[in-house]
Amino acid sequence: MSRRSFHRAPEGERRQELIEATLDCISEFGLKGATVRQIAVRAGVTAGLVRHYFESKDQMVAEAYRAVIASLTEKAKNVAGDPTTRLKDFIAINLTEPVADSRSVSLWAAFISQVRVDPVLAEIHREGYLAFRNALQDLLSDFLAAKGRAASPEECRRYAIAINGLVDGLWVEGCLAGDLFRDGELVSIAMASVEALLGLQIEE
Amino acid sequence: MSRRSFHRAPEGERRQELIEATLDCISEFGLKGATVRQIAVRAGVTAGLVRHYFESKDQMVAEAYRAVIASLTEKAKNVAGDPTTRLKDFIAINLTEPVADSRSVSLWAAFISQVRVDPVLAEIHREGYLAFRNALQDLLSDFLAAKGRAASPEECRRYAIAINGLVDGLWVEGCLAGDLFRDGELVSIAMASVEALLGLQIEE
DNA sequence: GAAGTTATTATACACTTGAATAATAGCGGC
DNA sequence: GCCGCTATTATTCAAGTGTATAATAACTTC
Repeated sequence: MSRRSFHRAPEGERRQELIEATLDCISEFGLKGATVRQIAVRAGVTAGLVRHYFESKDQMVAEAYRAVIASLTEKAKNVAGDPTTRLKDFIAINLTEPVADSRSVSLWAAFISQVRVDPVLAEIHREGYLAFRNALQDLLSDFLAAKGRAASPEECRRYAIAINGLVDGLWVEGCLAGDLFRDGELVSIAMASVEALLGLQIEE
Repeated sequence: MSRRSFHRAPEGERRQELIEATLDCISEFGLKGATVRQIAVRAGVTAGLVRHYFESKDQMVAEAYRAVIASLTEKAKNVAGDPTTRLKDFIAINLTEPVADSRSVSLWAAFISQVRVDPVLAEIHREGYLAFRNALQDLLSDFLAAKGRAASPEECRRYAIAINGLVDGLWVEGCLAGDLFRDGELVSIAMASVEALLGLQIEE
């Protein structure tokens, strides 16, 4: 009986593959379907390898969550250009693929549902949420200033909470039932809504 | 060795208890922590009984999801009074306890994360979502008419999507990190936002 | 090309899972 | 008070779980 042949993955690469495989499994089979064995199959390795890279399955899952948060916030934080463009892009990016797709929301929900159970995930979540909202708050602050309507931090905070809620809510709706909306409809609704909320035009 | 004593529950009651126990377990331990045995302990019965009331654990979980959706939409749909009061209450109810609490959002997220996996849950979700949004759309339609600003169904639809997103998003934020907000802050932000979105006053 | 290192596989283990089965305790009708 | 029905318990089962351990194949270094 001969062993399976294999190749040694370059530094750090296998770790990344395992995390990616974990996310694939969670989104396809749910948290409880993401077993060590299933994840290993997806990553093209055997189950034992997981424990060579991670102290436990739980730790691997926690790192996978970090990766999700990072991918959700990264694109949104990397907007560039003048304040108006940045705000516009922020909204559009969050409501179109690849940020807005059913895989993302499945992952997000799977982890959210564990926030109450697992303090480690709760901490990761909290950090991610605040980072996201603060990024939005800065964006709004710049935008309002550029439009000549300087707003107090308190005002910006309230706007950020509202717009964050709006964008998150539409994101979930779109991800879960994209077929209920026409192409670009969510973005268009979001733009119009933000304009109404701020009382300022975003699009010219 | 003697058997445990027990009492036969009245018609239908045990079923309800099992569903409630299922939800308790899901919110406390997550979907994968909600095992048949754990649920039975919570309900104060033995594990075997589950299969006497439900064809499978999956079926029980699906019925539990129906119960969640029902409890989330029921309160929101039962608003009464003039259109303005109803809209105001709809917003307030969804952003204060008992609708807005961490247990609710944990349950919601646990099921949402399975929507992609389980077609049965997907169908239940879709029905619930549409019912909720349609209720809101009717509310808005009445409200706009009462304010003398009759709107086309298309307009109402866009408003309903936006406000539904806003309320859902704030609901999630509030449930997950209620301590980040002052008392009543979310409701106040939501009211102000809806007023801005519609360009009409809700509160006098 | 031989030796040493370690990433990877293979196998085993103790435990949990959902489900099936058989025994029995509570309860209504007579 | 006994009988029959069935809700409930107790026990068992096969499959699946995360983890531990030992063997080994691939790569590095010299």
